[in-house]
Amino acid sequence: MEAAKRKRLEAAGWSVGSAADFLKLSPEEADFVELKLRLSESLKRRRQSKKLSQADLAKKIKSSQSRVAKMEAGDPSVSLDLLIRALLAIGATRNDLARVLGSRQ
Amino acid sequence: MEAAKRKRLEAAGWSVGSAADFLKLSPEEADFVELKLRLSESLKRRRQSKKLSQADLAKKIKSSQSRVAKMEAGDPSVSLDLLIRALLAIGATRNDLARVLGSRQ
DNA sequence: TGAAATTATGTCATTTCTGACATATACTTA
DNA sequence: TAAGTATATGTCAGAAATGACATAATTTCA
Repeated sequence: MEAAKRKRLEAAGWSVGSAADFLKLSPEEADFVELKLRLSESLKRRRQSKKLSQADLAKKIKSSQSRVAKMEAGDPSVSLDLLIRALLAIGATRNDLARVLGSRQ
Repeated sequence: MEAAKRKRLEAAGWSVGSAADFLKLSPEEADFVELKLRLSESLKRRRQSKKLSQADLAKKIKSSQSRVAKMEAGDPSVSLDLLIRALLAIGATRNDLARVLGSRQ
């Protein structure tokens, strides 16, 4: 309930700084959280741009709507494995993933 | 026992083609396996270039020598999460990871 | 408005991953 | 050669992630 909590606070107008500031994360932990956040945001954008509902995507990757919701929310119960499998399933390439992880915008 | 098996066969001189050919993987599955393979190879290179033993790295990431060996062997029991955490722990940046995933080369 | 569709949240049994351990196999190098 | 160091492989109990479900909250749109 770490990154997700932050997101909820932000949504509620709290406007927290970085995840690393908010929680007290080591640089590596912060990078890891940042990574997951980027992937989850990318997943949401890609799904929406394809006009798929969470349920549609869930079916495609043999998961459930609730888990897709958690993926997109950056829920800590979701692994990188699942996020990346989902991204690949909706057409992202390895290069797309590289772009998401890298720091240029 | 997928990618690891292939690696063992290759090491034994079987010289198999791509993982996708060998097993019958969907493109997404093949990408996923490729991803893990790249990360595990990168981990091994980085560890060696730092002159760390597997036991040293294990200690640093609070794991065990046997698990590090499995990470580097591309063992299917190892998650992307663990691979990436390990890479971040020995100093890889998000950009480094992006380079590993991307297709240049 | 309100009903339908979509998304969010909580829970839980099952599956999968994990560190740890034992032990085998490979390297070094004396 | 042997002894020491490093790496590989197999196993397992405990931990973490998973899909599925119920249901709440939100959005969409006629």
